[in-house]
Amino acid sequence: MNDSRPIRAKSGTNHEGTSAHNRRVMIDALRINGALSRADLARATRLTKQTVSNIIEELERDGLVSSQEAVRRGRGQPSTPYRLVPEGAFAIGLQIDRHVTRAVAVDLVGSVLVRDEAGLPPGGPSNGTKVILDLVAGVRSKLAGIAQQSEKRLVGLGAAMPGPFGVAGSGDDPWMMEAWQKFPLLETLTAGTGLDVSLQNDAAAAATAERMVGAAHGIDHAVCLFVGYGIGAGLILNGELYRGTNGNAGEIGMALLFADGKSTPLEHRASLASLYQHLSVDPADPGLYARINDLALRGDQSIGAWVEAAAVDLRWSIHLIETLFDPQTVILCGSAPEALVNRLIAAIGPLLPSIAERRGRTLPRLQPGMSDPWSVALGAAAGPISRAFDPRFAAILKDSLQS
Amino acid sequence: MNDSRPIRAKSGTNHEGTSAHNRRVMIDALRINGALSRADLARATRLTKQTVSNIIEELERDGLVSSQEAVRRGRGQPSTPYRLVPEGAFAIGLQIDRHVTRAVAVDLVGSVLVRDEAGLPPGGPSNGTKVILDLVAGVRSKLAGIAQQSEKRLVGLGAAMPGPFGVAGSGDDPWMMEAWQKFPLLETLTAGTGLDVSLQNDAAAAATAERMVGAAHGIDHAVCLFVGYGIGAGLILNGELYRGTNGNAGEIGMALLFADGKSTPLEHRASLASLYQHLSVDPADPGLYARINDLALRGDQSIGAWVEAAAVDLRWSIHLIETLFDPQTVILCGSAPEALVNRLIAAIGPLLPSIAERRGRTLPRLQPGMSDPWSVALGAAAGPISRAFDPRFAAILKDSLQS
DNA sequence: TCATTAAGTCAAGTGTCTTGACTTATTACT
DNA sequence: AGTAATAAGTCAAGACACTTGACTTAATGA
Repeated sequence: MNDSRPIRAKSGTNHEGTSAHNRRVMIDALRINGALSRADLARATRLTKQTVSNIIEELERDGLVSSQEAVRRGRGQPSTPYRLVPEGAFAIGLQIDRHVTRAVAVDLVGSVLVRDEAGLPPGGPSNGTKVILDLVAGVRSKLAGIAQQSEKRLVGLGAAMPGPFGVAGSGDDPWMMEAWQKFPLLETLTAGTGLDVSLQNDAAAAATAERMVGAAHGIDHAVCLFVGYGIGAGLILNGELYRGTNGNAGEIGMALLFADGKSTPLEHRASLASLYQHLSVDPADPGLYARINDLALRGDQSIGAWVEAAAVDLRWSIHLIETLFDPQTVILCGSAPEALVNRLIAAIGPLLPSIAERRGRTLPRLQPGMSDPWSVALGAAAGPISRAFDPRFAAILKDSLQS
Repeated sequence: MNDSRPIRAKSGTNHEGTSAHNRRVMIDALRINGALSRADLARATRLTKQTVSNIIEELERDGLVSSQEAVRRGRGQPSTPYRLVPEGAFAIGLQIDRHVTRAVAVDLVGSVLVRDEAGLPPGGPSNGTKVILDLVAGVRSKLAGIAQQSEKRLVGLGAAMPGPFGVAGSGDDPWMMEAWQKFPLLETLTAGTGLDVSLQNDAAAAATAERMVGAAHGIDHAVCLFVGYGIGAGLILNGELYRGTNGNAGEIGMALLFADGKSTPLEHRASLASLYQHLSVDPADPGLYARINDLALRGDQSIGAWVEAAAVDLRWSIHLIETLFDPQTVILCGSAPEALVNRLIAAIGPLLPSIAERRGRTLPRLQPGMSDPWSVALGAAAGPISRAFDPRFAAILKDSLQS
């Protein structure tokens, strides 16, 4: 009897799962609402005062929350608000881009404490690995210099790089970072740092950043359209980043557009890469960012044509995102100079009609997000923080409770 | 001090939540794997043998599972497999379509026990409500006739109708069921049946059906492209149906395509509605389904042109779905005649290149799903069953534990 | 001044999972 | 055959985290 095909089942849970969830819910409530008293927390989470007291006490002992001065709010005993302690946890974020790698250290509330970058030599991982590990080590030791306990409170290293992952590339496509894609990055970083390492694409990282400290803060359904060297969408669905089967969900830049009888991926038309090509400049030029920002600020003609063309495609992308994901809002972010993003946003409006047009909207259909060269690294760092502290289904299940 | 903005927080959980989750996990494991012993369940769910024993005992008392004959599997005491009891729960599904309404009664494992349909008179809800309530009542009493205890074990009424929901329609768009959209359907059905009523769009219902008894069974990331009068995508993400902010996620039929200088929604080009228009036939004709099937079987020329054109758009839709959702598989289903769906699938291939093309795939990129006029009603009925018995995050939280 | 209101604590109680020893039933080896 | 090994499943006590209800504390308002 060959009855040995593996049994598939979801994992069960127990007291630990309950407790882990409730701790995360507390932290999440404090993150969203700023500072809350135990009584407030009990009402908001539907737990009893006693339970909240116990958990808060424990979190305070762990250095994750601390009390503020008591506040008098009418009759009754004054309440003691609690807030997150920024120094309660740290994470390191690493962005691996085409010509540069950036690392940041952030704290529990998402403030960037240390940042550093290094040029990535050509040759892919064989030349770049050491640069990256040195960069991370540098940021890590600088963090240790300004925050005692940081090593003990480091929850992980989040890495971000352009996707898609694990796809058999066409080899001759210069838009893909072929060599890095094939490289066992997770294993190398784990071995090189001893940290808990995770990996996401840059659009997902941008979305993670927006959710922790940006326009998606406290929003459970948002899509971040990320315009960088390529284009991607970071998906916040049901309050969690959605990764898809292989971490490639949201790779809208790979969507083929048909025009003039030929098909072109979106990101060949509307990304920074296409702008660089349009301007015939070298993407590896370190002064490029400032120059583009300057051109955009001056309303330069050479950029104007690209902006107009890109806006058409981005307008359609937003329409498509609204149609397929039905989010509360779409956030336009990127690793593009801010002046350029502003021009893009201006050129994109008005949006196409879609199911997002409904009475009673509270959020705008399109909002600007971060367009800071460091936002991807920040989002990469936000990944481990989120994994460690945000409420999520997986955190309840027994197989996730070893940490 | 105006500190009274509402506090936002996720709900905590307690023992009840743990227990509810573990019960659901057991049922899910039995649904996916067929029949499992207590020891198997303990290993698969990572719970202890004792816990599994207690839960199984309770589920057996509740009539949801039952033991089968012991099986000898090598050394050791023989194991006693348990399976789901079909008669353990029932649900009623209701499809409201343009010219017809269908209702089915299903059991815990998704078998259709009763089915009935009725024509929907023009005039929208004012004329249709009574027809619908009578249809549901009829199915319900027929179910009571063949399954004792059915009333006690009825977990809800699931309704499905074309989306999108709550969108300010353009009034003159005959493709939207304006009147029904504005009608307080949930309230009317709840009042008229006394059941727990839920509502989803027809593509979501089709996906729910595929997940319970179809091609998405046991798959956690799948998208069902539903070709009916309109076109929609039902999204199974992380093992749950994703609804979006307003239940409109996946409304791909509303995606605008640009060609020949004008924009057209996808579903004006590739849905059954477009076929009916292409053939100049009356969609309300009751014999239409059979006639189309016949034409498709005969390889009729008039259908061939539409199939070729529609296949182009559907091929692109599948590409887009793969790109944005990164699912394990895409399932093509519909309320179209099977012969037509088969011709469509044949015409769609080969698929466009996408991130779904990767080594080590186990599932095909595109699979045929149900193309049965009753599949939407079945999916509608599967909704309440899934809500009541499938493991999901929301079922753990305190505010969902009143039932 | 004192009733009222609300925050927060105390201590016992409850529900659900866990632990470890034990029983039962079968196969495999001597 | 007889016995050791193996695996399923049970028993009873234990541990853990949330709940309950009474109590304490500290403010407001009449």
